[in-house]
Amino acid sequence: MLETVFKPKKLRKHQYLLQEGEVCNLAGFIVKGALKQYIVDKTGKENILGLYIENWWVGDRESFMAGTPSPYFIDAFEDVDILLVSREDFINKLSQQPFINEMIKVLTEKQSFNLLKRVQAAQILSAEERYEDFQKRFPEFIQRFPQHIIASYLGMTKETLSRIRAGSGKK
Amino acid sequence: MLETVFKPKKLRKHQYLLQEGEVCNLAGFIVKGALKQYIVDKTGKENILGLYIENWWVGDRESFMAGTPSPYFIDAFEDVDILLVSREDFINKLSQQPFINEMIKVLTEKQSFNLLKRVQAAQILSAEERYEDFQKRFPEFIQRFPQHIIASYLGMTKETLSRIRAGSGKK
DNA sequence: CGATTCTTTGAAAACAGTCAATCTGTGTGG
DNA sequence: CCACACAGATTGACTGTTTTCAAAGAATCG
Repeated sequence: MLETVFKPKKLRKHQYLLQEGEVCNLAGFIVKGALKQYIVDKTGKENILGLYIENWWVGDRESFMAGTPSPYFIDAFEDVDILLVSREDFINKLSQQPFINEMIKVLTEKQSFNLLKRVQAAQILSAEERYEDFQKRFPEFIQRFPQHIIASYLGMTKETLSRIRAGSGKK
Repeated sequence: MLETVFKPKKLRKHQYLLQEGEVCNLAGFIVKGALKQYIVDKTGKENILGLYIENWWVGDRESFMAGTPSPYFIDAFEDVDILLVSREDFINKLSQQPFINEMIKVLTEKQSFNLLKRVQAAQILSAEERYEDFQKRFPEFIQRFPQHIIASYLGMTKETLSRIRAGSGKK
């Protein structure tokens, strides 16, 4: 039954899973690879809101659930193997499976806790402290994503992050 | 059955629902009143992470679910009528009720969307824009909470918010 | 290679924070 | 009813972190 719900798909680097203005009709479980979620502001700058790797769900949950147009872009940052699920199958089939439902709940909560920690970090930590905290909590992301992407995710410019890294070596 | 699960309680202004270091063993549905959630940083300053009013759940969900000590304080900002649920009842009874479970899911998602919007706001909006956005999305909060609380929630100082309000009148 | 993409560095400017003083309103107790 | 305390809001001068703009230096990929 699960094999009829999950449609395997490959995305090549730079391919979009979702574009601004579209409704997110498909959500996915990442088997391999990495994606980034971002919003483009009036000046055309990408602002990274989410970074996703193996064993995470990806998609705009609000758009997926409500069927409303999404303000976000989501694209493959590396080649990606992903298992896609349609809204109908998600609601009618997956949510019915106790085991899967529980797993979704746990992952959703985890994501929610991370969001609260980001709000907190944005509020009480300096740029340098945010980077140190990120390093501790997500060391694998440091290897995997270039600095300017991480800088944007942390709410600072790439120049600031570069200077932080240059400084933290000395002293 | 629900009446055995929900324990009505009154909190007076300034009374704590949760203090830093405690495990959040009770979550609550707010019938009347308002609460604030905050973290105290090394300098002793309160940083507001959440504001809650009628028809919201309140509690540290991570601590409540995992049984780990919470870093947050939650206290009554006005006198509060609240329906409290223990972790055991929440898991064993409430989560079993399809209707309640669905409602919890919807509220949890709503909260999660709001968190993402806050991360986004912190990243791409100026202090002034954040306040304008907040005004639009939560007009009732403006009436209800004093400025310095809202300023902290928005990640700025009370002085900055005061100056924003002074400036937005002219022009 | 040649061309993106990513990172670093410098100097100037802007935004928001800090510190400190004053002003306002509200309620409480004498 | 007044006086006082207390919480909240405002204002000014100064400081500092972070951004912006610009240029140039690495690194990576086809």
